[in-house]
Amino acid sequence: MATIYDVSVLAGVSLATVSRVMNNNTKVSDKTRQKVLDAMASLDYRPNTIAQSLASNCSNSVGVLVSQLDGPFYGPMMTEIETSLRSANKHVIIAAGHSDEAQEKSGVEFLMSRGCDALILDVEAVSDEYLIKLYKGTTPIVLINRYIEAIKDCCIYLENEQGGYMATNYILSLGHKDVAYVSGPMSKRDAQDRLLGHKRALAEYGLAFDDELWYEGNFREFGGNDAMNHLLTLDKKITAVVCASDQMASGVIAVCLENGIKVPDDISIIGYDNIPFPQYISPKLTTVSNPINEMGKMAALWVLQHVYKDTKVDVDCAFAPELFIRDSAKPLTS
Amino acid sequence: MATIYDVSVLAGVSLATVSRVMNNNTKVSDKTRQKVLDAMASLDYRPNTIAQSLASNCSNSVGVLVSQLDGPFYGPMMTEIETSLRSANKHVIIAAGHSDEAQEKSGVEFLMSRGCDALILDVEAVSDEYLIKLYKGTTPIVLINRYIEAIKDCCIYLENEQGGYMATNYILSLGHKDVAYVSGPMSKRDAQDRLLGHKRALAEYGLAFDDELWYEGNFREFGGNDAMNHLLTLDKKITAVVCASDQMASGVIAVCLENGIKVPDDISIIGYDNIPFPQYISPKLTTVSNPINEMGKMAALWVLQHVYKDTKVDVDCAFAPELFIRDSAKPLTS
DNA sequence: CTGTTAGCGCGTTCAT
DNA sequence: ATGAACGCGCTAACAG
Repeated sequence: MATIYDVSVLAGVSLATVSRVMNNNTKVSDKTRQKVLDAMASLDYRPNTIAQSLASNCSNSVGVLVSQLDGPFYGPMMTEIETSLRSANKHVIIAAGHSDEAQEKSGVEFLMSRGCDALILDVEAVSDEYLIKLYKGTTPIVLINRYIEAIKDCCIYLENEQGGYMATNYILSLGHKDVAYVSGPMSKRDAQDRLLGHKRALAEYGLAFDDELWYEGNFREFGGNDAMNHLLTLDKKITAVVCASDQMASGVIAVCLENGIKVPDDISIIGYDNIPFPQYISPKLTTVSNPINEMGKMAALWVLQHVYKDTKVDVDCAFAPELFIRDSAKPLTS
Repeated sequence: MATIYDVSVLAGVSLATVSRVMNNNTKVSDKTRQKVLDAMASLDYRPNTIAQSLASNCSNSVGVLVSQLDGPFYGPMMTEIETSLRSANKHVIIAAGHSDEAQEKSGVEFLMSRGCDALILDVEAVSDEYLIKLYKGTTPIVLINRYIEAIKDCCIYLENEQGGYMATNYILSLGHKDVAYVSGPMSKRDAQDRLLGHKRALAEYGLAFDDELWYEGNFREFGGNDAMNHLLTLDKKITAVVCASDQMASGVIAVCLENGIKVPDDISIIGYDNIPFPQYISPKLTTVSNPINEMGKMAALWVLQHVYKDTKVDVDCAFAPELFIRDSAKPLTS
């Protein structure tokens, strides 16, 4: 592999000049620049990024830590991050935290040990204090899907309470009054906020929140299965169920269909997240969007702007959910 | 950040000795080793991986190029790769090729420019020749989901023909004789092979392959929608449809349900891939597995073994599909 | 505008 | 078993 030295010899210039044309910081005369470029071409020269990193103290890499690499969320997010960053010639190193505190911390340690210039974190098990401390360290961090007042300028998050409100508000506007709620695990902030929004909508319609009609799920499909099976054992009238995730909504629908309950004729269902899959099955799921891909892109822009001074784009931190009306919920007719 | 030099001073030894205890290649007396360890601890020393890379000419990073980071496949694969590699203290750099030749090549270039010690590639647009040439280069590569005779020792693939055979064979064993086939795009080898298997099963049962009952889809949900809508316009008897992907099968089922066709009572459906989602909706999808996660893990082991000499695990290259009988297909009753 | 000269932090001979 | 010295490929002052 040709080095910068080989190029300098062939071009008849110094190492520094070659370096200059690569980074075009300083002015170089067109003539010498061309000589260097020619030399590079004929040697098929590729800069050694590792040597560049060592010398410049900048690795051009950003670490991304997510709870899981699979599932319907992180894929779209990673796609946007990778695209945005690569077009700026930065590379992304990935790590998974598996929603476990120790693993999330070890993931952060790992990425920092790799000399990442910045970290994009989607973590849920570590404490606010831990993140605040991290924030004060030397490696810049961006938080996705998490809002911490003290360090809000590095937080990119969805207005979950508002989304929760929108979903339930829509259902209530359809005339439903007996609505069950399948939440995520209350240990997660997202789940708490969505539930808060649900309650707010209920209150606006003068409806009481019925504890019995609330099932704490796990955001996953089988959590939805369990939820609906449980709801069915109750001897209560239920005309709609609001779910805190599309995956759970799908699980709920599956149990309904298996029990001969038609969706949306007999019962209305609404989800949350707007993941791709439930848009293509029957009935098409009505839901509220979680623009995780856009948040990923924003995180990448944040890094480009704050760390690499590469762009002057405005970064927005708060994302608003949006209602997607499809076929799984309809007006109450009785 | 403390450097190896600081440690050597505090421990009262030379740089070389500190380096030795880090890499414990050569023998170091227990006494000095302990001094060094203590010094490291009290300085909270972390080796600079970039400097290590430059000096050792080994970046401890492996590049992974997939067609897309989202979708139901690559997540599980990435999870396994990341887990296996990180436990060996290697990091993974990701890139997406978007099933486009130019983008796949630029992805490979990008990863190589990052000094990756090896590349794990899941590419479909580049030619065999390109890959063979890459194989002969200095950076080791592993191919996932692709079989090229000339370089088969670095190929990790699924026996797609066999899977196609299994799916159709199962359907035929249920007594179906009028079966439609929704394939992937014929430009992809996977799609071709699965179709071949389908035809073999047909032949074994003495059934002719009917061109009219074959729809070339795109592996995606809406491809399944289109397929079933098309099949419905035909005035042909169809008691079962075999799909080359679970996503398409889901799209097919959706259209059936929307048209009042019951699955599996009126029509049997079988998918391919065994992705998570269709396992939780109604009816639960019968399918053939595509152990993409295991293939990812195997690719990681391959790299560990061939590139880092880290393990003595046997690496298997050919993966066999497996039939998962669930609820979307049942015996023909008429 | 261009060349010289130090490092960046660490691995690795080669002596001792 | 340990230390001195060089080099990995490149960037960044500092001169000129």
